Amino acid sequence: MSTKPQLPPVSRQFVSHFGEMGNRWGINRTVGQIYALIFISQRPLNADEIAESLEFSRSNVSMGLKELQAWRLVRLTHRPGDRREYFDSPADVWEIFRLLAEERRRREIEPTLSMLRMALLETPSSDAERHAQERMRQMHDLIDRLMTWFDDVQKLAPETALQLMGMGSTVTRVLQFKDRVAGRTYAKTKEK
Amino acid sequence: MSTKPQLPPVSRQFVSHFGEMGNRWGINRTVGQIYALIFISQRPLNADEIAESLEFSRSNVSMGLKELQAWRLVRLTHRPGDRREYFDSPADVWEIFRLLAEERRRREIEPTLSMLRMALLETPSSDAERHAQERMRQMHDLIDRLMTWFDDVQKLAPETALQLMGMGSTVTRVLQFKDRVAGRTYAKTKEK
DNA sequence: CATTACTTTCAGGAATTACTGAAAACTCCG
DNA sequence: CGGAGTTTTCAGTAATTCCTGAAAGTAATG
Repeated sequence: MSTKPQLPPVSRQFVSHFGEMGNRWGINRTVGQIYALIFISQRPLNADEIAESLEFSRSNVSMGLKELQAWRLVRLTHRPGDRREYFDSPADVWEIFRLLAEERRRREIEPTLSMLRMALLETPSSDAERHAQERMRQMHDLIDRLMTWFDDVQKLAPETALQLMGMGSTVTRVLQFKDRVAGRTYAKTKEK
Repeated sequence: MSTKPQLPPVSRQFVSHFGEMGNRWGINRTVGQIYALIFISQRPLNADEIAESLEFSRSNVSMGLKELQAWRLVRLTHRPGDRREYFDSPADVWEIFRLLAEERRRREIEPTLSMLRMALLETPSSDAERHAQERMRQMHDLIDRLMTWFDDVQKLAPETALQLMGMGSTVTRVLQFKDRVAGRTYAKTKEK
């Protein structure tokens, strides 16, 4: 039956792992697999190639690609003299991470923040409500801060950002020192 | 029929928003709502109170709480002279964020990293496979870096961490300057 | 403008996941 | 031990999501 030149086992495993992961991230399994396949491919792939490799129906692949395009994780290209659409993934992994974060932010974080802001405008009519609002405010502020910070990092050149990450431990040490002299210790940070 | 002192509208909206979000994050809708309810509550709640507020079956609440405990997002407490179990959420939002990140890491990131490490040990038997491995290596390295960095930040006292976030823009500016003198510009970072 | 080569849409069946009520399992007391 | 008060389990059903094949859509080509 199947004398096709199927994926090598290592790639196969990678692809199916991402299927699983997609599942846990609210992205569906087949979309995850399609992306993984495109990600590791040396050259752009067309829908038929994907359908054949993964043994999905052609229409399923079409829907998956549509979704990946909506996430901007996949780019559409053409080859001269070929009518079919080919898809590939940005080459730079940091860029991919950035795209993913940005999209998630747009779809999930922003709506959450604006819901929280709305809620904070209401006048509380009981003690319980007042407390609920205070909790929402705390959550709002944390998310807002994380986002502002992430915005800043996002604007950096990829290698600069990674460098900032690399500084993590250095900056951390400086701030820990400040904590220490301020007499404000926390957790076991200093001990081990 | 329902003359219950239901949730105030603001809380109701918060809860149902988190139901939606839970959905997109692979956590199920009811679990999200249960957590949201506990999060904004002034005092620990027991399972019956939750079931009544959200109009879920008692057993559904029980399963939801079990899951939240597995995520360590919810703590079990008791009140003197009351056999029932009460649940509440850590008060510090940064701590909650940390817990969430840690758990997600344990469940998703670590397995992914070890899958990638396995894959990288295989000897490639074709050019395509060699390329696939190279991509996996890039992904592995990015994730690994992000995690090392996050480890560092995680060890900080909450307010120190937030301070580090606050520094974002400062550190960023320094590094941008370095980029600039190195003649290595990127995106529109400097212009606007 | 008909044909060919492709892509997308969509109704409905298949698979999966969520939820419930009933029953079992604890656990604390007397 | 017996039973009241509570939580958990689980088999079955309800709801949702996924996937497919068939049909319709689109666009380049002769």
